[in-house]
Amino acid sequence: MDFSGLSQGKVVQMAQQIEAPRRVPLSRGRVLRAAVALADDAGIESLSMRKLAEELGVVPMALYKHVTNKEELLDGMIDVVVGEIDPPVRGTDWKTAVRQRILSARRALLRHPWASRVIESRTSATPVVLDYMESMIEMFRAGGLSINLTHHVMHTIGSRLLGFTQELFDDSQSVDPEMRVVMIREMGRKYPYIAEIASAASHEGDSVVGQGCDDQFEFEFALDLLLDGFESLRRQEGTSGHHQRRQENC
Amino acid sequence: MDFSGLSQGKVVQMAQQIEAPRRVPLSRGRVLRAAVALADDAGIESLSMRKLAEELGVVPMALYKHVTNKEELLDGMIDVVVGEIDPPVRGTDWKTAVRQRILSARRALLRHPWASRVIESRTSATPVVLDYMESMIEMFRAGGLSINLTHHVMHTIGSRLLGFTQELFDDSQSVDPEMRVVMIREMGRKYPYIAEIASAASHEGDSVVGQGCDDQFEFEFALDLLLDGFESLRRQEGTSGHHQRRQENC
DNA sequence: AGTCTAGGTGTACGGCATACACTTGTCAAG
DNA sequence: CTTGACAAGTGTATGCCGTACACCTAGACT
Repeated sequence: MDFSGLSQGKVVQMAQQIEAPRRVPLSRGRVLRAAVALADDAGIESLSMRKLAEELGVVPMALYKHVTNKEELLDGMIDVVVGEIDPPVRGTDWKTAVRQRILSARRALLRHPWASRVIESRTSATPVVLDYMESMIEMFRAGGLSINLTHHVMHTIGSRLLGFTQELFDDSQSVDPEMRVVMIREMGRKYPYIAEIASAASHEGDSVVGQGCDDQFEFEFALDLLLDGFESLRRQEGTSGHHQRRQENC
Repeated sequence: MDFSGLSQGKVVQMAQQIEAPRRVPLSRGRVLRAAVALADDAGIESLSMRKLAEELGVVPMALYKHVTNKEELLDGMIDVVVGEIDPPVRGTDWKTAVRQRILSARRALLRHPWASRVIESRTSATPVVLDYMESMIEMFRAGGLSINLTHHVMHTIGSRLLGFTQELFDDSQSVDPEMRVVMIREMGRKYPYIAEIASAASHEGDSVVGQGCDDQFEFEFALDLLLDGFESLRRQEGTSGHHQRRQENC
């Protein structure tokens, strides 16, 4: 063979690629996927930058060229998990579509048992999470639910079935209303449905002070929905046979 | 004054009590209360054994004479929070009683925002938490709900409204059924209602392998309850005025 | 050929939980 | 009054952790 046209460096690189291709370069994606795998295997509490680096055959500080710190690593890991949730199915009624999507989300969270806890510990949502919420809202709106009802519904399923933060708009805690309107309009470009709800919530705020929405009301909304459901099941229990598998769509 | 009857040590001690009474002895309760206060003020992520010790004017290792490790400290902190939940109100229908109790629990969790996350990270329940669940189950049973329905209901409110672990009986994961029955009977002495549900769940397990209960079923139970509720609210929306404050008991 | 830059390295620091060996304060029994 | 045992608090040390900072190195572009 004739290597005369290649620099010394190129030769070394080719040899490495053939006999020891271990210098696959790191990338944010590779780091995140490795982190998810490590958390799946060893548990989230034993995921450390050091262990992760070792897993990747690299020195700990190398990771910081791809994620700014561990918090951001966790955010990215959530994005990976949320990315595994199937897109909405088309061509059915909203209820079936929502049901299937939430079951898909559940499957993703079951595959990564650490995920729900990590999601809850995050303080602000990433674009990936916002995309997911946006498309979820879209399903309800397309199903004919009003803005207000959709808002309550998102709180109900959000904090209960997925653990998604209800504090979405609370970062505007000490921001004056004008600033708030601007932020919402800005957001509306990428997330029109979210913005729609946010802006509806910031009007109508008569009793509420400066807050985006009334958490207490949202909580009681979900609570009463459940209690009413329990009550009607209790009434059914007396009449039908007591093996009350539900008669649902599936 | 005549100190002749007192030893030198006693005199010193009295002087300390008068002019510098800072040697109030530690106790498990004092440690736990200080930990709760510190977590409330500084956030759970900045609660460390070192900071806690400093807060109490003591060296870190002193804490280990009162809690065996940090995990147990967190368990104890949960107990403090759960201990703040009001006992059930008597003399109303079950729905009102449950509603008030859950709202009381919510108030406790709002006072200690770190608590829900910590509760979810616990793997097994303390006696205090079991007591709380026991009394909760009692309310439903007294209200006329069947064992099965109560079971589903506890899962629904447990994992959604309080974050209480649904894995209660999963520590019996790799335990043979006989052992399981013994454990349940043992438990039944202190927690008859919990045991009742646990034993009902471990019979009827035809499709389920060795598991105490079918998590997937519990999840879908809650999901469908909510979706049905959403659907009926959507239908109402068309008819009544769109400011749908609910007509609830309160 | 020279410079720029992205990616990887090495060292170091302060904070963490906690093991282990120790002192000290308290009190009951001899 | 002494003793000695036991509970409570101390001091020191180990091995983890996240990450700041200075450095190197190889390829890309001028």
